[in-house]
Amino acid sequence: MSISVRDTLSGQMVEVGENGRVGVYVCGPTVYNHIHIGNARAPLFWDVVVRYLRSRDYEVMLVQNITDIEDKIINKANEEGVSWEEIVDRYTASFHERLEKMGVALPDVEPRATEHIPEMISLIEDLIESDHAYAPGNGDVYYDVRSYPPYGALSKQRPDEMRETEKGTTSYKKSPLDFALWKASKPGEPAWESPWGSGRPGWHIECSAMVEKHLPDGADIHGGGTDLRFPHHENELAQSTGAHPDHTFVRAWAHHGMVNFADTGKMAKSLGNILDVERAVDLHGRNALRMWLLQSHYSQPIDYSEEILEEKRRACERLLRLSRQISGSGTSSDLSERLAKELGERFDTAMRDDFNTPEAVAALFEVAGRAGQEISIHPEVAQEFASLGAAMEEILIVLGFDLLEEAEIDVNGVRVRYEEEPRKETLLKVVKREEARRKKDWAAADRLRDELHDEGWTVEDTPEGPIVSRR
RNA sequence: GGCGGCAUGGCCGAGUGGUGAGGCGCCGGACUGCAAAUCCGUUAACCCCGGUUCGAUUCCGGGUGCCGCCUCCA
Repeated sequence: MSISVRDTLSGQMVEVGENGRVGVYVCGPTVYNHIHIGNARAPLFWDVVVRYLRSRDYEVMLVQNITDIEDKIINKANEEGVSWEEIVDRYTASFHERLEKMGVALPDVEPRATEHIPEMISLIEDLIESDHAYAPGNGDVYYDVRSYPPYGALSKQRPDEMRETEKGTTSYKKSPLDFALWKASKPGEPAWESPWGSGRPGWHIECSAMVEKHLPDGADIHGGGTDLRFPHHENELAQSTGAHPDHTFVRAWAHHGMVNFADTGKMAKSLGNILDVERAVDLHGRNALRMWLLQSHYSQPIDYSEEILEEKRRACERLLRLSRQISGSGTSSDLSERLAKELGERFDTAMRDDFNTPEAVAALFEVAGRAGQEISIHPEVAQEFASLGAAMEEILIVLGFDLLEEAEIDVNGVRVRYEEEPRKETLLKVVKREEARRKKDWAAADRLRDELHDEGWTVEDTPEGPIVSRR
């Protein structure tokens, strides 16, 4: 069984993984700042893809680079008066922390630009030899865009129709569209020795070099944001196929949509309207964040607002509750078997069809709804959904949700349940309220519930005792 | 100016040439001391104008609107 991916170069569905192996390359961050929720979309989405493929026994290689040498890093270091290495270390660590908060596993390989200088130099040499690049003698090396006729195919633009910005006019370039493969270093800047003198690599060349090195058979899928289509990916493509025309570089390009604020539009570091991932997770939780991203297709832009995330949190909770309720079942009824089978098939079909996560999630809701319906009519059958419970859990884990096991504690004969353990005072208040309820002292009970509410907790009463959760 | 994408019910958001996903919300009901949660029921959409077709939200053409890219950007 193979996976279909909508390739943004050809516009066609491309089959991937026929041989049971899938190599994915995703453009990672330039580490000069904390990542915002727009940056989070790629790692989170590809994390789900990889989890899914592995669950179906594909041999997956996920490569996500870290750009650790770039103008913005150097500028930031100069601003702060620290070394560029310090900036890189700080924001790489920050990136990793945020991935962990979102429950995103690290890629199999996380290559860094500065660890691939020799590979990049070798690639540039190949380009010069094949007349796709030139060294005008000032220490720079440029890609000769006009030497590569297909240039523009990925971004669907024709070079002669592109706006020729004269920004930073470099007389050394043959054409304004030509871009730097290697930049001569100025005094005090980080530099590496090369055949063209001391300098550092251009931005695009690192990905070309690292794809070739870590995915020697070519990338089955190359991911990144739509904003990278041009110039970054266009240039990567020109570099790699220019240098090695007989080698497959990428089979399918998959570009994800931008994250916008529902009210103010696109978020970008350069616009200053960013929301740090750490804050987003603190605000809404990892599950809401994932549900939000998964309920729209990766290729589409998506809006962020606190209201939207709150909605996702609720939706997610409903699913997790039912899953938890039935996952302790001892047996499996016919209905359970049928629903489990249907869920598995629908989920699979959706994911294989260009990773249609909204459809996949819808299957989950629908099946859950039917089980819940049955349980509400015949409460006793809640114990007969072992197979569906297992199927749901498996999928929820593939989607990267935190299942948040419910814990319980017995205090003075009152059984209190919770996902997140409350402080002792809170717990005692909950118990006190339950005792008031048993005495039918509704006034006291309501007062205590209000107090708990103000302290950030919600209490739900059930015949088996109260459940406390974060408001 | 050039190129690309998208327009679906109150909101989010899949999909399809003909039986109108899914989520959130609203409303009514069951349950509950009251809530909450859960369940039941209800509500409601395919931007506009042409064309193709027995039939289009789905295909084609035109229009309008929004977004992205063309410069660093996930």
